[in-house]
Amino acid sequence: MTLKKKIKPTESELEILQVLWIHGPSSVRQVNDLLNEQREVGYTTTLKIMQIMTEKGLVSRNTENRTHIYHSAVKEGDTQRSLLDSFIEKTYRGSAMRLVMQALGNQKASPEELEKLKAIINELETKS
Amino acid sequence: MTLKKKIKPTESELEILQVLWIHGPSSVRQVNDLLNEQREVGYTTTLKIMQIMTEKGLVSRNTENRTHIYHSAVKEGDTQRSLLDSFIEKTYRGSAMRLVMQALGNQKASPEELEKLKAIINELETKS
DNA sequence: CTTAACATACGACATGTTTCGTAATAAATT
DNA sequence: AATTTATTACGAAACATGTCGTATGTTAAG
Repeated sequence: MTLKKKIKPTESELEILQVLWIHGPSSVRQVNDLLNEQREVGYTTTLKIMQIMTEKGLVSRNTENRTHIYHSAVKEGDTQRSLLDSFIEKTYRGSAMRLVMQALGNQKASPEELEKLKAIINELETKS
Repeated sequence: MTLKKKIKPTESELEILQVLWIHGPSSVRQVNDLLNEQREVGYTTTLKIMQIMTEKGLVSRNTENRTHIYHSAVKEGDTQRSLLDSFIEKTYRGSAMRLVMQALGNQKASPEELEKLKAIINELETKS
């Protein structure tokens, strides 16, 4: 049994992880520039958070060169899973189904996505 | 167009709203007792949070009697919707579908739930 | 009536997160 | 070589949230 510690980045930390997941290993400068395409953040703010993330083990960094290169130390899927589980618990009292219904509610989905969905449902049906 | 302000209760506030949604209008004492079935919380802690929630408009209260009776001022569905939207944005970069897939992933669903799901999917298909 | 139990109000502390200024240092530019 | 620019480190402030102690007032019990 895989003992998985709960990965719970804060909101700012998650923003930074998104950048690393999408763009791969990056310097603070690169991360900060990308963040600033969305909202204004000071450079040292981003730096500080990334330093804290290093302590927490959310990222690791290569310090050989003056400009440190950071890369994510947690998988996107695992992080989402972990956040999702506690979100379902808090907000939907543990019912993943209710969340799914509501998420599909006012949602437009592409035919391909719907096909994938149906495939998943078929699997669930045969498995039960 | 319904201008709906974003309902964003904190974690503790959400816990209290859950109690009010399930049990209906309640006193601080009642809420606190129910919370304490799950975890230890001081009475004045609960009181304070409920007072703040009153200021925020998350609950309203009847102060005619000495023991104030609080009732939720926001609907459960609206609150979930609001929290869900920002969760999808932050965690799944806006893709509700990815969230749905993952939520269904390691999930056991009852036949009835699966039927409902298929119905929703059918609707989505015809609607697109 | 006096005391105990219960309720609200409110301030203060603890903790976690985000923000930024400043210092120290290294590299690049002139 | 001197100056400007880039980078890290770090402390301190600003917020938000949650926690609880204490004061004050009200009702209930003795």
